[in-house]
Amino acid sequence: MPENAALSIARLTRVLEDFTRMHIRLPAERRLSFTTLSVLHTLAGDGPKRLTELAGSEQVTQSAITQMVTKLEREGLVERHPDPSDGRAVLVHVTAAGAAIVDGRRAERMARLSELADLLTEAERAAIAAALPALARMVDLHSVPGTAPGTDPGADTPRDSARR
Amino acid sequence: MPENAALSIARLTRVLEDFTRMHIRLPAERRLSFTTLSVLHTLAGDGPKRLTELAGSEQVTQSAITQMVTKLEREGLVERHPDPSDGRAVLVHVTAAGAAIVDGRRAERMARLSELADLLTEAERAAIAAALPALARMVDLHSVPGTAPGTDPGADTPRDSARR
DNA sequence: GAAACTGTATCAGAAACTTAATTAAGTTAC
DNA sequence: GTAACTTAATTAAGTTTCTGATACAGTTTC
Repeated sequence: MPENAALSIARLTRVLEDFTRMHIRLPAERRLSFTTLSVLHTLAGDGPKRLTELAGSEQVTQSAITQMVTKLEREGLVERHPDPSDGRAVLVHVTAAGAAIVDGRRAERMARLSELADLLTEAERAAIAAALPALARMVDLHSVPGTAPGTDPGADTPRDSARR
Repeated sequence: MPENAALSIARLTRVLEDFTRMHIRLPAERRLSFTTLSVLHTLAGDGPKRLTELAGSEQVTQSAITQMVTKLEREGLVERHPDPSDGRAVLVHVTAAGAAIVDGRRAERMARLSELADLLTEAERAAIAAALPALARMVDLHSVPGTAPGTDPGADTPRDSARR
């Protein structure tokens, strides 16, 4: 294969659309809504966050996060702690039980993806392995636009109250 | 890089988790729910489908699909046509307006992914390009498990009434 | 052609979200 | 230092989208 093969954005977009829709349905356990699981994932991965931060990254209203965190707290999956640096704010921490849910779903995905990877050829597995660092970097560039030079600073604004 | 590098499933899973959560929030237009958009995407990509087929692939109840299709029909995004081969069934077709929504969101994703891809090195873009066929094949293997030999036949059952 | 099965629709209620209004803590201006 | 403003979180009320149960028409089986 040519080393500087042009990357077709159209093809990338299509493949990722399909892959995303498959990936998101992989775990069987679905007692929690998509947004709720995403919050747990964020907290487990990035550590404690304020409600406003969560509202921004999940693209729902602050009110929705408050209600969700209240529910998660009742279920013992997160805890509210005061923010020592700001008396108005609250820091949401994931509990061990909450982290266990994230890990459990990850294990399910790993099991299914492992089955699928077994069906690929060795060359295909190698190609995916070689692409992972670049895919991870795209995620980084998206979430921290200031890191890279020449990035559009306005593209990431947590947008105004999406109604659905 | 070694041509037969082992593919780390753990790393693949992590990268895809992060990528999925980024990708799903890319388009700005969010007048429609996630499930609704997924249905439009399926219809635009695979052609007309029965309500039960949609319920299976989207992992919501048939009741939810009926209500969603009724709403989409009122908005002119899909149409119901009788299934000539079965008097009980209904075939849901996407309209031009519905397809335009799918295309519009795809265009948004392409624009943003294109920006991100521009920030990568040529080698990174080449690595992603080289992995796309393999990623697409994983999606195929997932949705049509009978195609490949040795696949667990029970793994894909549209599961029992996911409650959230 | 009666019984069992399948595909869709309808209805009540639950869950998850929105907007708007409220409380409380921090910041700025004078 | 107090008044006016901003920011963080909550609460209340209403909307949308889902589940679960049921009904009913069309199909298959015998």
